[in-house]
Amino acid sequence: MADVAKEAGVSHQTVSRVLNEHPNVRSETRARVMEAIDKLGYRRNLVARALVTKHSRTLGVVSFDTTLYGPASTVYGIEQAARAAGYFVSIVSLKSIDRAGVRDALDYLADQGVDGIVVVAPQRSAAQALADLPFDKPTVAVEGGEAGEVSVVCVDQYEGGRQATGHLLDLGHETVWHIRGPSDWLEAEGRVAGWRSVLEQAGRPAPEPLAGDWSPRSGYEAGRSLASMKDVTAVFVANDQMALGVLRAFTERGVRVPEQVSVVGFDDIPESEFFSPPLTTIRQDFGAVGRHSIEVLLRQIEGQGSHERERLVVPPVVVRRASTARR
Amino acid sequence: MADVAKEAGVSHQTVSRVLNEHPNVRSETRARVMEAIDKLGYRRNLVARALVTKHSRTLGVVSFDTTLYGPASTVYGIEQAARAAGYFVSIVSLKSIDRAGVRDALDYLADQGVDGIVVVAPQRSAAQALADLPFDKPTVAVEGGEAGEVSVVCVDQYEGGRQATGHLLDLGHETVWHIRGPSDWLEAEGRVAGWRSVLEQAGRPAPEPLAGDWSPRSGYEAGRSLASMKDVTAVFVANDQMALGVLRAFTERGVRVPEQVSVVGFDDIPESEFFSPPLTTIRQDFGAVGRHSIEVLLRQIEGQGSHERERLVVPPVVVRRASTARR
DNA sequence: CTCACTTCTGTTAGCGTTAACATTCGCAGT
DNA sequence: ACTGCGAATGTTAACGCTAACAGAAGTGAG
Repeated sequence: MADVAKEAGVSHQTVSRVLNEHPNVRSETRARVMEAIDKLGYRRNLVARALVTKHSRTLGVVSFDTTLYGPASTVYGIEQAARAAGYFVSIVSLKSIDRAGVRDALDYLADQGVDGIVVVAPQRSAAQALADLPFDKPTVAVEGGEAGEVSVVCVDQYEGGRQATGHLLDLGHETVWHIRGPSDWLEAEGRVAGWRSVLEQAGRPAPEPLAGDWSPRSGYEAGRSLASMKDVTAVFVANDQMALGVLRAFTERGVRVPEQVSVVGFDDIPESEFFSPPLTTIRQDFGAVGRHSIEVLLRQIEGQGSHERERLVVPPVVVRRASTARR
Repeated sequence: MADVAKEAGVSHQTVSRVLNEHPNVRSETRARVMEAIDKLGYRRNLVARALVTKHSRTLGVVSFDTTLYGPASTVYGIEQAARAAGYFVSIVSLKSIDRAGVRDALDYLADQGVDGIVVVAPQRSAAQALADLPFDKPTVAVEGGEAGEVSVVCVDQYEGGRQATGHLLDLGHETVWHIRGPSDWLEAEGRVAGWRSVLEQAGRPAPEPLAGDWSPRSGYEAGRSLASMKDVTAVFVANDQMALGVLRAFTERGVRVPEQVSVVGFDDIPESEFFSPPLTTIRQDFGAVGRHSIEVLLRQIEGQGSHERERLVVPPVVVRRASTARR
């Protein structure tokens, strides 16, 4: 910076002013400085800048298993939105979901001097940890449930569960079976609740949900159980990967979809359209969730004073394909 | 830090020494300092530290579409390995793959003061851009082809193509059709080359490869073409997603897999095992690729002097399932 | 008891930037 | 020409840390 100042024949502070688009710089001076910057190939040191301004223009993201389509898409949306707003994104992917893990991740990011944090916290324990932790940095939880003081952006899982179940009842099915996600996951809970509420509202019996862990294998195993029962005509599976396992199990047992049993998934992963048969599912707009979470976070960072907690809900939509049919 | 020093009755420099595990500190003094740190809840400011040491302990990652399973898994492996080594990870996901995009991403990360960069550069254009760019920071390319001066970590795509094709010939197929990935992708090229070499070596005719873009839809369309041809008995599809589309197309046309046609995919995504039929495929260990790329990068960062360019190749393995059968 | 030498601790300076205040410049109004 | 005032620029002092050197305390030998 000193070199640039010398080259342009001004003080280093004037260079700083040009860089920060301060209004009180004569345009001729500005031009001379810009020229010197170009000539010397100068780039300002953001670390020094962060030291004095207390703002790093970096956001932290805490996530769990970014290998899955949902989290990966959400994180992608977050990164794109953050960069568009001129922020860097620092990521921490956790393996375990305990309180200590979340605490460590937050501390780690706080140490690095991030300006705010997005926690993709789909498990109850993560949301809980987040709610308990006294944390002074702006924070947004994605799928964070009733996360205490922090703002939340999420997809309306309950509504998704209702749509899936409602779609199947509309097709004339007497009742709908459910293969649920792990009980620690808020998303799994929301879908179960939506499913149950529609059945109750329609006065239909609600069979005991089968347990899954989101993996195709767990869907496969649940599917085998269902295949050996006779009065099953409709199944709402809590995600598309498990639905794939279910389809596989049904195929093996000679159960025809959708002729004998209708199946609805959740997520609308890119593969779903090409399952056999193409899967009717509930689409979640992960990209929108990511973008919204950054919007909420930046609002919190930039409008310092107002700490009002926001809650933004993204609606899911039914995507009708060939795995569901009229009874 | 000054507060801690006062609390412990020492100078700030002694506190710094304790924090940096300098050997020449009396253990009694060290204990007193640690106690003061605990009591005051002091955490050192990494930004100030980075300013003076010139090391941010942050690594940059440039990637393309982290929504896909491969890149997502690789980035996950990178993040885990980096954090285990005490480094932060800053991510930039590019949409476009042109030279300017890569240049911007590298500049962006360089500005932020990262100590090194991993570029997940599966496209020829990205690898090219990387090779051309004069860049002084330690850099590693993942799947970067013959990327000029930079070190490369990759899966042996050529060998994978050979294994897939060899497996099908071993089963007695006269020849093997191929649905390839986009021509800009190095991985696609490697697989094509491996496939072709085995056919040539065996003196078999090599049919013109069908073009795909990695998406299930493109696989579906190529599959429809193949279904209408009569002498197709074996297909090597360049990734599992396209293979899913192929299976779908075959199912629709009444072509039975593996009875009439054998299909081999590539990647071994978690879903493959539950396709109908379960897919024989070539497994890539993305996690290992991520880990290795960090190892290579850290070696370059820490052993400053030696700029020897490394090239680390991870072997793929065949995973036999039900989509291939003896002819 | 002093000297040389090691081990530990303190003092000073500086990393590259921005904030705050000080100064200079130019121009309008009297 | 002189005052006053805002716009443009310069000067100085941080930000929180580590490096380099300086000084104090302890240790063993002559």
